Amino acid sequence: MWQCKLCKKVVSSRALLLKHYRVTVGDWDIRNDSPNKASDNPGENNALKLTLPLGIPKNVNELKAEIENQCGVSEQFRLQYMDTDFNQFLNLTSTFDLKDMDKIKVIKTGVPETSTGSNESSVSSFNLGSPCSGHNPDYDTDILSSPESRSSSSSSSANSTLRSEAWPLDFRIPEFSFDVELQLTKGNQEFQANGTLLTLKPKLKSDILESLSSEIMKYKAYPSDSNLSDVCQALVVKHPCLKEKGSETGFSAWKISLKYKMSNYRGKLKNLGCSELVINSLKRRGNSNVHPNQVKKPRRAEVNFCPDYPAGETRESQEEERLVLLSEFKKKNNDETIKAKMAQTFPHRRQEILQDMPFVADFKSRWPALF
DNA sequence: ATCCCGTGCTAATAACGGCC
DNA sequence: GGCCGTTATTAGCACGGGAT
Repeated sequence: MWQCKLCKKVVSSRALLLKHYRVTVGDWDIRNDSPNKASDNPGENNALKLTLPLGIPKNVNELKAEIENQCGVSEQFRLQYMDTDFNQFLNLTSTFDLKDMDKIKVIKTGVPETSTGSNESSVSSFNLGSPCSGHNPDYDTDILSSPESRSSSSSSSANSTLRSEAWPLDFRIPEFSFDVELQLTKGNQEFQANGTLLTLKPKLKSDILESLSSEIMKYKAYPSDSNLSDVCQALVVKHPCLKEKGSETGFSAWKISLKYKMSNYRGKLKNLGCSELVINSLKRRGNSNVHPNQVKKPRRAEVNFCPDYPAGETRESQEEERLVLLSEFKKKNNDETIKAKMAQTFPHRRQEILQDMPFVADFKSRWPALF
């Protein structure tokens, strides 16, 4: 028997010894702190060692929670990590970028927890993708903040297209409905007992595909081939009775079915008015020369590519907000209001960029606060 | 620079099963 | 039997990358 020196867990073999990760958390950035909070701030060059007994968290939120717990950070903050390619701190959008002994920079944003502001405005500058989209640090926070930390408006059902997570390292198979779980439990027991694979009834398969597609949609509308492999592999690992005979991977047919399902699911959501998908509709484009393969998809690591307008908001109402924002922008010492307005109009900006494809000069004149 | 092939997308539609 | 929803298939299109 072996005992872990850090967490004291006892495991049966040396190979099972838990791997612990240590990350240096330091270089507190006080840029966005108000002067009266400076005393709370450890200041620059203050570094702590962060031990992660369960390994690198799956997402940035879990990592932030660890930092809050272990380092006692009470305010909102975003994270940067030391990138070895560029040898400088870059914004941390996924814990996939982290490895053991890495160095993380905590940048306090000083934005209240209830504000939608920084989240969405930061995404807007991240998503613009034009050479003129200067990275404005004042609006920059973690784009992967948890849904719970969003305001009531952004967590409403109508705003459910706002994504909060990057594609996970280990895809979590969702809990299926009771009857599906019942059949799978029985199937798995049967498989454990005598290796019998489950005979899939169409309804069962349909239910499974429906749940999986819904879960995938939380991360991506257009999962890649490897994404689909991740999902199917996770499925047959969790429910071995669903493996396929004669398939090298054990999930080839699942992958094809899931691909069809995602295509049909996109069509379904498009009919329901999901902006991210409507934008790729041929019908929407009318007689334009744009073809279906020219699909607007999020680039790598982008989230909230094309959010719907929040409940109760329309293009017109957000356009009015933009005009208010323009006048607020002319006032001095008005950062907080501008931040809030920028956050509120984030869906409008994204829709404008994606649907209208404005010239950069026009866009800059319409949204000067972004630059 | 051009050609060819694989890939991935939408839209339309066939095939199938469940329900009334 | 007809309707409806879901899954699977096909057509058509252009892009990207490798070969020439």
